[in-house]
Amino acid sequence: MRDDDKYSRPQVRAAKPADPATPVDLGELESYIGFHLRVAQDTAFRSFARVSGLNGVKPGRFAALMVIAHNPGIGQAALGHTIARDKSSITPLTQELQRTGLIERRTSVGDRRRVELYLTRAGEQQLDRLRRFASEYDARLGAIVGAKKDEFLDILRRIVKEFE
Amino acid sequence: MRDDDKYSRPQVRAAKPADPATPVDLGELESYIGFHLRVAQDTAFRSFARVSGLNGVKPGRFAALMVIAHNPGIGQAALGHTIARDKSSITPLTQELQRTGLIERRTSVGDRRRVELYLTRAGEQQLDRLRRFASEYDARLGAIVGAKKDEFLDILRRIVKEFE
DNA sequence: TATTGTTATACTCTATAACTATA
DNA sequence: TATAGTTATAGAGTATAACAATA
Repeated sequence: MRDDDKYSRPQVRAAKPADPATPVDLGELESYIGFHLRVAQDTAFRSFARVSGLNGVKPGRFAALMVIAHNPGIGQAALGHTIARDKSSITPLTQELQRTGLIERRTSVGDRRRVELYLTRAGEQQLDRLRRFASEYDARLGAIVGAKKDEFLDILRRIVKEFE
Repeated sequence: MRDDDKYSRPQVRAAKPADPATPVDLGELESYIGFHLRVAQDTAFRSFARVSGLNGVKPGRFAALMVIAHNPGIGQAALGHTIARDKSSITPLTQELQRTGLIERRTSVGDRRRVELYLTRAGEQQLDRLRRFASEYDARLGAIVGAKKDEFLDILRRIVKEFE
């Protein structure tokens, strides 16, 4: 049995029918940039996650692999800073990538506190596969954004600057 | 002790220094729309979450409260559909909002399977407070997007249509 | 049979704080 | 003292599947 409310009756308005086709009023949400930004990102990312997940790599790992690929020997602190995550979140992430054979972790010779991160051959191959998916996916975004791509990216970069 | 790799030595490249000021190469990520969309949304949302959290309401709850406010009597299935969440995620969400006194849940008279959702007085007041914060926050986004707001929102809506 | 909501369960992602080792 | 990384722990958020009640 459901635990219904035994609270004082509120001022009742007409209830909406359950029909899923019934349009739902979003109120001011409809004009909020932040709301649409969130919904668009959430929708697009889930779609990408489905695809990249098929390759056996969790969606959030793609960016990490890319950063390591382009910055061989990068430390975990710098990686975390780059993808905006705490170092305590980076440790399990890199351990998983190591466990699945995509990266190698080596203690720095010069500074034995540091762990240097490198892609393995398997990691490079996996990244190549992911890159192809990412390209297709981003091409779909590009088709929507159209000729204004640079302007669109510029707005997104300025949003990061404003709120970081 | 750290569990270092005893794997075959890889082809070693020059390691990056640990200096956090060292610029990190993002590679193709830099030109990916999806990447910037994700980073911008993540950054802006965290900022909003800090603010709305101060009001004792979890960030993801704002949209739900808004939808309920504008659609009194809406059912949980319709709410879930609107904010793109499974019904099993909606139950704990609405139970929490009920527990904290922001909404009321009543079994529909006409269809006793349904739970109708209504804001309480306290919920309306809380939503008013949140709305003010959201307006300020969205004004900052609006300042960045500038005169192209409609065009920008249109792109975001089309992204949702493309990937949903 | 289909739908609405609930529950059990599990998984991802994340951060804070306390810790070790190194510098 | 400061920094790099680790670990313990916790919390938010989410989904799948099986379920009960109702339609």
